[in-house]
Amino acid sequence: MDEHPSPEATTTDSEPSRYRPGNIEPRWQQRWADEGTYEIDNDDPREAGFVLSMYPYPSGPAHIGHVRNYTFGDLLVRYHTMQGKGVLSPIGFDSFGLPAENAAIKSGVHPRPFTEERIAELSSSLRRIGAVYDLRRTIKSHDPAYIRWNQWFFLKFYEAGLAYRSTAIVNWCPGCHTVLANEQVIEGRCERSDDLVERRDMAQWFFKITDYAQELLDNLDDLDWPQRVKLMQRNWIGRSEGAEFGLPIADDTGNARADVDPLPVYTTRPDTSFGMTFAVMSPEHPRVQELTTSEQLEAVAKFQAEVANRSEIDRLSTDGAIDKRGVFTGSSVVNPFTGNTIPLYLADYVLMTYGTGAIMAVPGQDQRDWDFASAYGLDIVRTVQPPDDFDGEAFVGEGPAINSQWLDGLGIDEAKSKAIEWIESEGLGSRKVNFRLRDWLASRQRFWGCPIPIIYCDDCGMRPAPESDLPIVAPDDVEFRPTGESPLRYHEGFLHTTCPGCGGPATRETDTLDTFVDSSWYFLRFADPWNEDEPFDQEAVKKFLPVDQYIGGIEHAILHLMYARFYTMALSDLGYAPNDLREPFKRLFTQGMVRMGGSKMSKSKGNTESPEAWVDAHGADALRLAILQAKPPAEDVDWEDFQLEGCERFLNRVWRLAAADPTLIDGVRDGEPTENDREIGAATHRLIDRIGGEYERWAYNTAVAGFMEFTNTLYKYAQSDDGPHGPTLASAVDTLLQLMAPAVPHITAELWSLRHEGEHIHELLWPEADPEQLTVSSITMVVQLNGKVRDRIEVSPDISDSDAEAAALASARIVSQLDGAKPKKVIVRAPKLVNLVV
RNA sequence: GCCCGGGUGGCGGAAUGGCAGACGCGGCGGAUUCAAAAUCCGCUGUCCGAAAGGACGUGUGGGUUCGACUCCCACCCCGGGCACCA
Repeated sequence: MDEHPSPEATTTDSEPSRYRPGNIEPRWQQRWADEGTYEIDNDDPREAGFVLSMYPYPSGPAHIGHVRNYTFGDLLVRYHTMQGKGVLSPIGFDSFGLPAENAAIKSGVHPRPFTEERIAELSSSLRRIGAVYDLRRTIKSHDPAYIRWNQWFFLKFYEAGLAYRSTAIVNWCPGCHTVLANEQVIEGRCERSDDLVERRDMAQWFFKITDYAQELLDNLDDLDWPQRVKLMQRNWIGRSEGAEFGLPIADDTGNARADVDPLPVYTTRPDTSFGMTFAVMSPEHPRVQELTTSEQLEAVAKFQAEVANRSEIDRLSTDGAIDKRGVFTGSSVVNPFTGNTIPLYLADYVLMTYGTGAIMAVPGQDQRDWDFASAYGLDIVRTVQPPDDFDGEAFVGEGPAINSQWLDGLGIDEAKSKAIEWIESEGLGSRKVNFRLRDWLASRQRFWGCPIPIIYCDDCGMRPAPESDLPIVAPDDVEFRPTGESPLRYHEGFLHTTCPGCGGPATRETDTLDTFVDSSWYFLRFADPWNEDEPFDQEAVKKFLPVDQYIGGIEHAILHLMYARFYTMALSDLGYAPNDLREPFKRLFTQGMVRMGGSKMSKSKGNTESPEAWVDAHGADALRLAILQAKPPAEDVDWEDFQLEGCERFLNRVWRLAAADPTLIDGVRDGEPTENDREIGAATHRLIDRIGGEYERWAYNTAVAGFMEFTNTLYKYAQSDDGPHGPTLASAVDTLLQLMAPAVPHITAELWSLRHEGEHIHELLWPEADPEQLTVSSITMVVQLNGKVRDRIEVSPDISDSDAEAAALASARIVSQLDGAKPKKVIVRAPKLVNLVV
């Protein structure tokens, strides 16, 4: 089963001074597994840590993107372990999902064995790159033990009103009779059948993430996350403050009708209400029929049908002609501020999912409204005075209110408050906070997912499945239709059940949960994956959570990370997670993607690169090092840019140095260290100081440069005329190996065991830099003339400003360039720089 | 389109308002070798110059500053996300 050579076969190497990763790596991987080096028990006495890389979708052998992700994670696990912590390092598999289902439809093979095979392949890849996990804790989201608690949480959310059923627009393929993922819609057509995709309203399950909008927003401030991710989440939540108020419907004479409810609109700019010259409803608005006049019925129906087939991205785009993107309803409403009658339109860019689904349009202060007004010949009234030099159209900047009666002259903020006070005092509406965030549509019309534990009874209606039924697992004896329809809908054994209320015949929900549900709490289960009585024990969660370092791709910046945060808050409120655990991930690192030829790698593009061939031929350590060296981890990288050969060459250099290759090190010196030896010693301590800092701030590429520079220094030292000082060289090399151990674990473990028999480098503590050794006696001070470097002077690090200035003015090169002139100004930044301005 | 990033030698990158190009790749030269590979040593932004040295140079155009790859404004190009890929 295991193709790796046995340890006995490789320990006796006739040429111990050759670096042979093919022998070394499997042996150490076996040892870490056998000894459980990175297995952490819940009663581990060390300070607990939790380093987690986002669990992968198992797509087969690791691709280079996986390898990059898990290399970063592994480095941190090993680094923090060397700092004396008991670091929880689990792995799992996000094993439900569309690709396995698509493969099943194509091949007829059930997704379960297909997925299990992919998991085995990926697991093997991860082991072979030297990534270490506590494999006893492995979680697979399609595992019935996980499904059970996933469904149990769904029921708890349902009981608490956090899960509910409503309708939503989905992509419907009329040919396949199935719902399509956005990804399956190619230019408006089904990728399977090429039918024109319809957008259809269907019953769906939702999670009430909007209940947590404010906390999701507020907590961001205190998270140690990349600023850009926090910014994207803030914008996604999209909190806005404004007012919601009703526009009375006008009768034929232009007066407000008392017998019909006003049309509520939401605005963030109530201060501009005097400039409202028309109003717009979303084409899906429930009152469209009611508010369309008979003459306009046909045009409105036509428009609604057109919009129904447009994606939201299209609808929100400000590209293209606007004159075809709206239609007049024939009705009018009253602007309550001016008393004027204004026309009521429909427009595609107004969405039913935001605000009230209807807006007041103020072309003077909103460019899209301006464009619309221009296209349809509607009035434009400015209500904010633009500056004199303003030559644009709609003005969104700051300025005094104009054309606004009792608001005239006020600034935006003041005018807003006063307008809202008036709206409230007139009983038209009130101040309102709105969020762009929508509830989470969590049901999928698919087979390969976690079934939603709900039962429908003709008599009792919708009923939660009894807890004793859990887990409800998708059946194995199913037939996949080429159309992509979920087989659950036709599987009699799955579909038919008895009603938990009346005991009569009933049917099961055939929708499954979004795979983001699976990934919204797996990190909690890692703390206590063996628990059969509850999803996890609170004490176990308290020991390890929140995750100290979460690592994953930037593509998850919004959805997964938002859903996982919501789940943690909800579970905390429901009492299943500790009540003070509000945020799951204390620190987040989002790595860039690995691209091939400049574009995102994906199976559909066929441009994935398998790193296995490289590992086979040259070893995992060189690959890991190349990944670390290539780029800052946060940035995207092209596979073509990895410098695998250079890294392999470097590891060979380290090997020759540490294995004391006699062609490199021709004997060492004993006795007292010389000045030069002491400088090597100091450089060693500077390296400790440097690498620790670089690991902490994810500067792995410069850490690798540090290893290389230091190795170059030691090569010169080893080949110097008077030869290296034995103890100094030994200490320098040992330190280098320790610092490199988290990055390239196999070669460093092997070399360390060669140099220190019986010792395991990964069980050593991280070296500490001696502060005394970090002080320097002189530093290079730059002397500039008008900001251009003209000289460099060696000075004491604690030189005073005046001495620095004097030294600069005394420089021969400065004296000749100044040619007797006096500097007008002298900028001194002792001891680094003096700038003379003439 | 909207939200978020990024643009530095032949290439990947370094430099968190203070020496632009660390380190690596590639290239060139030397040592070693019968020869080659491997290895070791050195040089390598562009232009002018024999050299010393000088000028130019971080996507484009402006600005702030004694000083800008770094901060601000506008634009161009590339990448991620946009709620059913994960």
